[in-house]
Amino acid sequence: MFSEPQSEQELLTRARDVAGLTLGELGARVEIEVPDEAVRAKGVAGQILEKALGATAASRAEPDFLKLGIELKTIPLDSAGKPKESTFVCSISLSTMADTDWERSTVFKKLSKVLFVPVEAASKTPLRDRRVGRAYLWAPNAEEQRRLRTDWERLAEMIAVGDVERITGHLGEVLQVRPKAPHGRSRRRAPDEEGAVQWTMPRGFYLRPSFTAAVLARLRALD
DNA sequence: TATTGATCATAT
DNA sequence: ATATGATCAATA
Repeated sequence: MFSEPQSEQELLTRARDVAGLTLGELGARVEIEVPDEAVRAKGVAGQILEKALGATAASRAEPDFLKLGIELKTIPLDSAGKPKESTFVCSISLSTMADTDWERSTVFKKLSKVLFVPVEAASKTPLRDRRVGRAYLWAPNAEEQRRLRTDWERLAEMIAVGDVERITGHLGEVLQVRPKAPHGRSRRRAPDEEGAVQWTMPRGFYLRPSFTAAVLARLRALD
């Protein structure tokens, strides 16, 4: 049950088999406690699903399902069935953005194939009682790819030319750059406008909820 | 109240 | 320290 799935079909079947279970129930199966305080439980849904579906070791710059090249993302849904939060994609290496391009980017690789597992997240429902939803396998279509690329290229360019401090969460139609740090004191190297080093807050790429909503709508329609 | 900016936990 | 897993909470 918790071994690495050997095919896409096996992964999808497993994911769909746990649909309907609560985080508390699934957490018990994989020996992960669901904390009472939500603020102390930000990543637990993802951790429970990783373990339950047989993702290979977490905390590595690799796909969750290495053999299949598939990334796992849990996605919190509000009472209307729409994504409640943005989806974190990856942290950004600010100092090497100038040396990469879209096809070689971490965002491109991470999003090439994703298993989305929706999780009920109506704020009135206690975390342990929230149910896992129907999972979908996603690969960006041409249009989604184009929109991601457009945003990525603009944001990457800003970082590369030293304008990282001018980036806000307002930029990007589907992909945005926002802080991603353990606390407010962390700093990362980034190029400044003269190409010298400046220290700034660590950041990551995130998918906007409106984008993941559209993706889920497309996948549901297909199935 | 939707969205941006800040933060929490665990693993290596 | 920095990667993973994200959601909280202040702001507009």
